[in-house]
Amino acid sequence: MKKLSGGEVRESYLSWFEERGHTRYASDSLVPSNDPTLLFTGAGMNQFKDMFMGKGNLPFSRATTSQKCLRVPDLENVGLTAGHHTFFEMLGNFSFGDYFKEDCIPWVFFWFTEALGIPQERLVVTIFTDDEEAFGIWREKVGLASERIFRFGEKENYWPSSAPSKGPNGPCGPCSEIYFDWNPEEPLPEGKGLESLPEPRFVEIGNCVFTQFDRRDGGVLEPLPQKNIDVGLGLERITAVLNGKRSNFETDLFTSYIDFVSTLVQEKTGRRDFAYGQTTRDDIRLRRISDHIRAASFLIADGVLPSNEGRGYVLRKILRRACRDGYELGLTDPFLHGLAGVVVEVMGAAYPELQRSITQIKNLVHQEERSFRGIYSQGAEKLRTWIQDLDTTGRSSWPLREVEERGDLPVPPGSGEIAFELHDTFGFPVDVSGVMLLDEGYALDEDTFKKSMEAQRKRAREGSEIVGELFVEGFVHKLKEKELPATQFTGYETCSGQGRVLALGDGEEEVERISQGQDGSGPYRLVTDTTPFYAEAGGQVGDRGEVRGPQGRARVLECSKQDGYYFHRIEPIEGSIARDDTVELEVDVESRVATERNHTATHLLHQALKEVLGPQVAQAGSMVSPDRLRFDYTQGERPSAEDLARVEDIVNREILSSVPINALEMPLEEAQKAGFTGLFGEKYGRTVRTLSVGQYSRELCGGTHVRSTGQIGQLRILSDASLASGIRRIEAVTGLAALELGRQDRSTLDLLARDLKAPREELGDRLISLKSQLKQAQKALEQQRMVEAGASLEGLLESVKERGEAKILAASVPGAGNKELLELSDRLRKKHKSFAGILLGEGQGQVALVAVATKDLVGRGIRAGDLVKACAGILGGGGGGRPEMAQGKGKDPSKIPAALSKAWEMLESIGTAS
RNA sequence: GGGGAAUUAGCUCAGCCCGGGAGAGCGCUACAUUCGCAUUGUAGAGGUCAGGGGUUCGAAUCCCCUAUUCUCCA
Repeated sequence: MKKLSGGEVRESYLSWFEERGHTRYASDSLVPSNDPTLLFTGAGMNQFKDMFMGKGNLPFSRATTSQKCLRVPDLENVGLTAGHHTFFEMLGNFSFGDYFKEDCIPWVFFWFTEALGIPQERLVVTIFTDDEEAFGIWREKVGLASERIFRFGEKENYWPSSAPSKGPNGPCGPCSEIYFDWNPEEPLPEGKGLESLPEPRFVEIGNCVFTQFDRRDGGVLEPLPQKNIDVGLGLERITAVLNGKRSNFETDLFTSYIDFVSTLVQEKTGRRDFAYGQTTRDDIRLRRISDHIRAASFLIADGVLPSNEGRGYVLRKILRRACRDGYELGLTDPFLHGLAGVVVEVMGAAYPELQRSITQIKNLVHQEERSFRGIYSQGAEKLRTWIQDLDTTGRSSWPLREVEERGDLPVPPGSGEIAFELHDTFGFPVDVSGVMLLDEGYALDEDTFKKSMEAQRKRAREGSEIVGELFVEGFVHKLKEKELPATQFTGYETCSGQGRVLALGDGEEEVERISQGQDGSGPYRLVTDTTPFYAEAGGQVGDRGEVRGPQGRARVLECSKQDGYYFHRIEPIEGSIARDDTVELEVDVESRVATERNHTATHLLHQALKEVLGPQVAQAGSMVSPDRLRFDYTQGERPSAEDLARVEDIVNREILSSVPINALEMPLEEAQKAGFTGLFGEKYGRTVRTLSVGQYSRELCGGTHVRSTGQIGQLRILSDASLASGIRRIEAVTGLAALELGRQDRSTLDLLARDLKAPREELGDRLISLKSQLKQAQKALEQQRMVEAGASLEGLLESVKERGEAKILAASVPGAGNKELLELSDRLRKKHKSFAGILLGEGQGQVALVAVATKDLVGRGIRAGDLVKACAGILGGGGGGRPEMAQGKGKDPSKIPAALSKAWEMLESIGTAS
């Protein structure tokens, strides 16, 4: 057996099949380019789907690839086993109606034995039960002993698994797998009664799929006219075999990452002897980090950005798990971006896209890691105190168990709720909560957690339901039943025109006529055969305007479309409009043009943002109305004020150079080739509408636009805000709205300048100096009050009466407010060991009350709160507080003498009480 | 689109449940210790408790609105 590195195995394979007439083809992106049904590319054959179906147009019938693959369902197992990965490489050779089993089997097998030098005695193969053809080839052409050929059922040896009995319909076929035997000295197992080969002795290193049938209903297998070969081999496993390692993670494909992290742990934690292979727990972490950093780097290289949904969410989750593992190893500073550099070193030669986006990878990883560390330590702290409280309250206390015994760990009440709260509020991953609980010997209440999640989903669903839309659905259905033609849109060329009324709606019902002043549940809707009204789409709001018929007219408030029908929401203003009327439709030109300004400006803004912030900026949504435009884009960090100013400048420069705008319809493929950007493949049909602003911006767009950028006038950015992590929103205005904004700013400034009596340029300085003057004045006032309070203190001391040890006082302090009284009471209390008293401060038609009592006197029945309540009652107010200290307020200063005598009465009761 | 959370000194945060004199640590300034520095000690400066409204005699604290930031669900 040769000793080969992972890279050498990959190269050996690809050139082996190149020599056998295969075209070496680049790996497909991890993000399937033409298949929106898939989250990620998970197998080598995905990019050749069309070829297998006979619909492809690649100029070859044999291909070999090393395909990047990502499998999310395996995420939980990564690190716990020798062979689970999220990201892995799949070597593959494919035949599209070219060669079949008789060539495929020996080529693959002899690659193992000849190119890699794996002895035949270390290999066994499996075939589908009755695939005698395959058996014959293994026996005769390869010369494998029949006890090395195992026959398994459709679950193990059919693709898709169990296809004949369970489906799905479509191309399928038997497969034949090749296994490596780690214990060749032991006797081979008996084939009879065996359902699969025992692990871990046997490891699957190759799977040849023979796509030869088309499954029909009822499990009927029709032979395909074109038979295909789809072979997949896991590079990591084969490398493990050649490296002589039982775990994929111990091969040269992974050691660089493990070494990098181990060294870092040694440096950062001072654990000089730290290394892989010491403790299971740390090994799992090292393996997980190694796997995840590969997945994350490749995902970013393929254009995935961390976000809160879909692919971006998977990326985020993977990065966060890796980050946490590092944290637990003692790496408290971000380190993953450094590790991402290692990925590029190790894999960059085979996958040049890594080298191209190395900066982007490092930046995003770094950013994501930093933001997560903040969240993580916060969440961990919260959970930690929660767990500690569990034990100390004594209400629930469980014995600590070993992590290995997952069996029946105690489930603390409320663990599901706290995990959900942490997850929902701080984005603290629930699996991390689970692991932290596990570390302390508890289990997470997963049912409650899931219930909380479900409740959250329900809330979101209910909240997002739009009220009026149900009607349109039913209405559309009726129009379709009548087979009415779809509305023809003329609004690209014109803003007015004639149309025939096809249908009218009044709330729930379809009606013959809509009249001014009629009672109806509304909203009224009108559908015509032709219309210049733009219907809301692509973020651009629908047009407003007017519709005039022979018997009346109506205002058009908004226009939307569904299944090709344009629905004008109308409000009759005169007479009535009936079905089959021929009507004049007139769009409100002013608001249409204002909208167009904003729409074209949005395209400019998009491009300018890319220019200033980087190519990673992608549109995440937009809203274009006559008043303003909103543009959501992907970007992690807040753009600086300078960046935004530059964006504004760039857009305005394009506006000033008055570039013409061209809208063209062309086939989708042509648009792609010409470099137009947009959401290909989803909403768009075969022909697409392209929009180019000079040479500057090229996008797919169905909206309406000005004819030249000069018509926009100017663009002013109003705000830039964060919508969600990784997504920001810019709001801006153009044209007359921008002018109006400038005017408002000016009038505000004028007002300030007039009022502060300072020229505009000095307003800032003026404000600062005024603020500091104000502060000084306030401080002086306070000091003055304290001085006055000090002066009155002496007078107060003279009024203090004695009742044994206790000193008591009830007095009024003219002009004193709450604060001064507090200060005075405090001093009085400090001066006398045992003191109770109340002070009334008169000022501004109000009376402030503060009472204090030292602890010993509280014990003797004097409560500050009672004093205040009694006096404030007399004074027409209220108050309260603690026994030692209380305050309140009264409204009638003339009652002060009465309040004081009541207070004395209460205070003097001390003497009688003792 | 629908929820949740956070916003308190230059920084990191406590205080909020249960309303009653705005706190801690770090940093800053001064002084002392020292030949000097590190250090240590002492003292001090620094806050419209995000903003607005409400409840209350009294709000950082309870309620409502707004803004900003984070986060989950769709």
